[in-house]
Amino acid sequence: HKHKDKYKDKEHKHKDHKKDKEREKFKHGNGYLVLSDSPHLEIWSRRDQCVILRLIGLYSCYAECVTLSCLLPAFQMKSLDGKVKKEKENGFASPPHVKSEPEDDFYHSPKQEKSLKRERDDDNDSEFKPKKIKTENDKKGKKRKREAEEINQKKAKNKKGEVADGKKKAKKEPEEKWKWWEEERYTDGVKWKFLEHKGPVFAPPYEPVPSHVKFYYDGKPMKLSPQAEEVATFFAKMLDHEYTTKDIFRKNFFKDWRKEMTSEEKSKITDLKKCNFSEMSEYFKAQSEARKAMSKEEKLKIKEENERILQEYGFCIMDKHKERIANFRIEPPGLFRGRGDHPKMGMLKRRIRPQDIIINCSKDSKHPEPPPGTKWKEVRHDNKVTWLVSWTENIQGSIKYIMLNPSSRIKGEKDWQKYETARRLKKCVDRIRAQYREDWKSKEMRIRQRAVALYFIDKLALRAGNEKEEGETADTVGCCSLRVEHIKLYPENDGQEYVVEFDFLGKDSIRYYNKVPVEKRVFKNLQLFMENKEPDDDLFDRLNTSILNKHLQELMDGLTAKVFRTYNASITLQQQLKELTTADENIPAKILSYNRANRAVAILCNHQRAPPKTFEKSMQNLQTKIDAKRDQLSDAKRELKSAKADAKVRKDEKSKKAVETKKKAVQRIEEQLMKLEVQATDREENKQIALGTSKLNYLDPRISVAWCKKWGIPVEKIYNKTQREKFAWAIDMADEDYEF
DNA sequence: TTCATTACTTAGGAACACGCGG
DNA sequence: CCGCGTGTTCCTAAGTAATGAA
Repeated sequence: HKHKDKYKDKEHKHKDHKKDKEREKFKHGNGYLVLSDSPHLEIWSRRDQCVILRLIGLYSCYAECVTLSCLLPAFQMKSLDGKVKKEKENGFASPPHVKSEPEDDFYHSPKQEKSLKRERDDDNDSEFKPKKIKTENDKKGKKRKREAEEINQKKAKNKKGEVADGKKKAKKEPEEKWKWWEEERYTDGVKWKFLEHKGPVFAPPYEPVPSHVKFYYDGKPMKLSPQAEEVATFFAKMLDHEYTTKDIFRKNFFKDWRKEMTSEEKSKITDLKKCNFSEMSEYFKAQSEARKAMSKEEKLKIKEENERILQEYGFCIMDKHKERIANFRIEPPGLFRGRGDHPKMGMLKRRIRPQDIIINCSKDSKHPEPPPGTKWKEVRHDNKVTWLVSWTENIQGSIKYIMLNPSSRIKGEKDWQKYETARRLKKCVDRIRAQYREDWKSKEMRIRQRAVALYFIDKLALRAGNEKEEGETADTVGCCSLRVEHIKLYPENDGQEYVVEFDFLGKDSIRYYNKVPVEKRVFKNLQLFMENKEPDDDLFDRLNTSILNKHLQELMDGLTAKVFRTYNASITLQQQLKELTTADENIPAKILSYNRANRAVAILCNHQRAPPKTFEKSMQNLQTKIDAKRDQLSDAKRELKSAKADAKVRKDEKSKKAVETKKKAVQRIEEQLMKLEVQATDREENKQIALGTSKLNYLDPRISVAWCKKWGIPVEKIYNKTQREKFAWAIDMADEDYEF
């Protein structure tokens, strides 16, 4: 497919160029037939019968019509000049309206400079603010620096106070209380001014297996060279996995393994089937058992060592603040296992050495030292990027990075900005929808395809679907890369008209299956797109993500295909929460409602998971618990009854008290039962759905925080510790009437 | 302008830790 | 107190989209 696209693009380029030349000729009366000469529209025909339209005005553009049926309306347009105007308004004149929006903000925001918080909100709206503000940037920079210094001073104070105050206070406060969201942001592409870190932690070196653990080839024990042995252990460790039985996996592994062998080994070991790794495999199993059975002291020791490494390598200083690093450990060598049907599964992922590593830090920082006797590949000082360390991985040749934790300023700001963009989309989504509906009728194929694809992205929250290189990765698609074979059209299905059935593998080879009724126009268009195509042809052959995103960029500043996913996810959560939450319910029931709203989003975004292996069992366990609780409840009720009867007869204080106690017991048990039942429902509904992904990446956390505040639900019930760290900005700034 | 490269976000599953009930 | 199951954290693959070089 990629190949085909390349071909097409070249063709386009060629044509565009030609068109200009032809127009020149036309201007000079070089033998072209003028079909229209209205002030809004030029229509002229080439010798090859193609008709070229040119709309004139601010947004002048060319369109090529290749069929006669397109020509007829064009003539009609000519005769009715008014209609031409109308067409123009609908089709091409709208972008200026959209474009003016951010400019409005731009003129407003400087006036709001004084209020820090307000101004920042707007800052998000106009990220591309021109360099005019440069002087202000400087100010901002200084401000940032000043504030950072203040905090540093506080730190110093705290340190002094440590002796008296005790460690807790001094250690925790400065970092946890830094509210970066109340400070100015860099606006000129600079990501930081100061960055210092200790570099990565390398994978532990290979430890050869003891000599009594043998590898057998063709039934005979064979001592392997350390390099070959290491790769063999990678395979041995995976022996239980299903994919060591897969052909591609075995083939790739064997090929890469042989590369590590000595020539002697290479000549001996020629067939993977004759290799016996079982002793190695047993050895590793025994080792992991031993690790589990370790004494508390030993475990504690390991834990402490890990903590020490975390303290040393797990943090960096960025702009005077200590920030947590996400993945400071280099990926250890092993066998690559891509997801789905990956053509490269089983290949050897090589060990990363210091000479593979690029370090990024600021010039005036203390550079990290490479391990003794080694060198870094490079030390650079690029403050336009956020990564600290990078290296090139050998499977796909892509670059891997060490970056900061989601709780860091640099990630948090970006996350916040993402939701602000989605909120801006909310303001103009109606117009964009109206426009793509209009575009379904366009005379141009590429515009119709673009409009239909955008409709899918909006309605079904599909991913954009970049092209991928064939044979390098699993065959998965997104919207723009859908192929004819991935959809089926039903003029009628189960009593619904114009149903489209989607069935394809998306990101991570997760299946997307959905049957959706669509509008008639969309349906007809799809039929048109599929005409005369093979199943493996692109559905949208005149579209790719870059064309689509370029178009979206014109509709709204900062708009790309993925913004629709964020927008639709967040707006769905907000609307579902409104719908599902009832005031008189207790907290567990409200949380069930929240989870249900979350679930609606996860379903929309197709976030699936493999049903947990223990699912059935744990469901049964829960049911047993519920049954037991029911019994307990009826017992308690019976006791209450008899206590009441008793109280009626005796009429003394003691028996009255007993009634009260029993009543409370019944109430308590009822509540517990209710809780269990809610839990069961929640779990059942969640069998194949993963909530985490949407919660972490798509749902504006301020919606959840506002919901918690509104209904008096502790935010801890919705977000765990890590999530609260990531969303600290939202927890701090959203109040109960926050509207997405 | 185009294409490849680079940077950064999103994703599911495995490993791990920890709390709860027996 | 222990074992088990679950929630959390880690891991890194696989996307999207911006950037940069030709």
